Amino acid sequence: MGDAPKNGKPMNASDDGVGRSSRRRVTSKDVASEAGVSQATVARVFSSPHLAAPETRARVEAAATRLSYVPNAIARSLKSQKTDIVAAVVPAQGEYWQSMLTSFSRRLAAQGRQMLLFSFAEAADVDSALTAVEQYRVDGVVLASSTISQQQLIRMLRPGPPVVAFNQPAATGVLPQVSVDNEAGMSDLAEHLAGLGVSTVLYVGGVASASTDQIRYRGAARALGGHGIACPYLEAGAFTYDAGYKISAQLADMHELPEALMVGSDEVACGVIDGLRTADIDVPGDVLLTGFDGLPQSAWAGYDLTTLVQPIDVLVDEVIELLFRQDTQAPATSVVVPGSVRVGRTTRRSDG
Amino acid sequence: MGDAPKNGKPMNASDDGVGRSSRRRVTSKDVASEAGVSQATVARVFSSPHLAAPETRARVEAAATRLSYVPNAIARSLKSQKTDIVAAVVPAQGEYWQSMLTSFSRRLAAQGRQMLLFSFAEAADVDSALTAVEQYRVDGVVLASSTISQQQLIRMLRPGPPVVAFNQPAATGVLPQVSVDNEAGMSDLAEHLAGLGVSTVLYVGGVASASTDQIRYRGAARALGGHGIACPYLEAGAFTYDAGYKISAQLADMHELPEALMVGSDEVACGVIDGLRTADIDVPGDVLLTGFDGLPQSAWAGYDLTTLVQPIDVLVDEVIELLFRQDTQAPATSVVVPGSVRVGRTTRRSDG
DNA sequence: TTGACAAATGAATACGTAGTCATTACGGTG
DNA sequence: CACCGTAATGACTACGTATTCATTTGTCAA
Repeated sequence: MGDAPKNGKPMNASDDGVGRSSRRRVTSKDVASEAGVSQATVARVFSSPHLAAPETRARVEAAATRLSYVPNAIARSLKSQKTDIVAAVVPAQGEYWQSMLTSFSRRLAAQGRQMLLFSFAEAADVDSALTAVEQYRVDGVVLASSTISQQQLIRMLRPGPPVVAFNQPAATGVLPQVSVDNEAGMSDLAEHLAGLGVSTVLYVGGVASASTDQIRYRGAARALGGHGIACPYLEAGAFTYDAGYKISAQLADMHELPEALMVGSDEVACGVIDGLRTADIDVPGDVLLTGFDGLPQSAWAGYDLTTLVQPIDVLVDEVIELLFRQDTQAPATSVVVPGSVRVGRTTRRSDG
Repeated sequence: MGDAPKNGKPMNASDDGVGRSSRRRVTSKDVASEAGVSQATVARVFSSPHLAAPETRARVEAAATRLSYVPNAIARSLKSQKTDIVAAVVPAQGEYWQSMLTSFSRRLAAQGRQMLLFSFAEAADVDSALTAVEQYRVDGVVLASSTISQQQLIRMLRPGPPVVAFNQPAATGVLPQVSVDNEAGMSDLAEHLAGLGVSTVLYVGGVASASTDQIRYRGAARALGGHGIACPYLEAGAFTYDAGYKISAQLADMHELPEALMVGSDEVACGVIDGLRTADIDVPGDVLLTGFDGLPQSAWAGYDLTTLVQPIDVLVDEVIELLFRQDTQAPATSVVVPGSVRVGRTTRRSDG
């Protein structure tokens, strides 16, 4: 696509104008009369150029450029019953969702699709978001959150655009769903700890009712159990830095600290580390620690977590694949993608 | 797009009305015949209920519920020439933009508007985003980035939806623009340092060509100059943690460290702190430090920056106000909102 | 020369809604 | 009773595009 010519004709009042002053948007009909063809031909040039004669196409394109014609995607959507828009319903807070959002948005743009964003802070917002989603006749919907209710999931089953849940194992069997292998990931981290000779571990979860939290804990408990290591569960109350920071007070008050902490998410883990350090407990000096997610911050030198890195781009690709695959056969496929352990400073015995 | 979907399915008259298994979406016409009124009346019930008789309204609403009718926003947009959609063009990376995005999305949702998201990593992506923006006939556009070129700004001046630039002082005079008071903010931080008796300062900028960077530096230089303090400039190269981390090596190599560092953004500041600490230089023990933006991470206990907190919600409100104000008089208004200094540990003389 | 056939194009229509206009019914006023 | 204003509603059309269908033109084989 070439650049527009430098404002060749300022169409001012003396324009042959069909009456009204200039404000009206240029339509394909305008281009048609400018090029001396019919509206249908203009539409063809823009939607299926191979059906137009090369010479005609050139004339139409020239006329379009001259008038600064921009096709109206709304009208096209109405006619073609496709909007090329995908809706994303995403929690307002949380580093993890942000990076997922960015990746998703870029991938869609590469396909010529747009992304309608709905971020919500409370469950009530989800309902209003879903209402809007239905109205806009989007081509697909991505539901990302660990706290969307089963009822809200079911609502999406009504005839409408394809829906895929993101990292929401609770949706398995109800909606198509894509997530990292939470259980295996946490299990891998546990094996890593066991390999270091750790014999006492405490698991710090985010929200006990969240399905991801439950599955991750299960992964830790099973793997550690295989080594004869117990793994009590402690709930921070939220998947946030502050929750981790606060819960660390309870850890600092324990008569005996475990050798290692397995934390359910990187953001919580950062809070735990800072909280412990405030209480003069060093990580990894006094206690080892693992996270989960692979956030950018987890790699910051101040933390340098041992964590499970989620391959966000891969997850996003799977979501898109699921949304737009032709075969609509299996209605509730579940795709699980493996993550990878990144070993950081928080599980290296202090070397000083 | 050469596929030929099996169209022309003769709609059998026997399936009219309550035919449940039909895949076709329910339209206002369907509701009309179900309720025994005209399509116009159905439209009225949904768009201006006060024009319908209460009894009629009830009957229509009942019919709509029975058929699971959902108004088609695409068709409405085509007719009413309003989409209730606002486009946001935002950099893919950077904590700051993410929080702005979240705030913006929620505020729009509260107004019954939706948000079309375009995140970009490179300038080329901006162009394609703007192309899509034009096609979708959105009601407004927000341009957020410190690195959008002047040419791209000018492109938005063509007749179309209102456009507002976010935190992009370079756009002043070209586009309506909203930003925090960068100069006064950095000046306030400088005064804070001067009040602590600091006499040598180094400014660490992100990208020297970014207008925000230039203005912030000017604020620091002027305020410090008023106290007879020089303020050399050092460029990190990007507004990222990594850039800050890397540039800190140069700082560590200086024969004589300044008493204080003024860093152009919180994210860079976190990198600088971690880098210095790696080199065994303590903040604030060996050098004081200030940031800018007020990111969540800047308040984390591991950093606890003295920084300028941007009132994001206020900025977002101003943007929306500017987008949808009736009076289209002043075409290139510039709104500047003051920030507030938050004093953290990084400018407290070590007390231990 | 003629028929067959493909390529190129225009006229007409449908997508689903909101608004304009005309029509009806009704209650109050002279 | 005649008159008028208001409320409520239906018929109709426009929004801008993509697509079907019919028509025209040009090409090639018989």
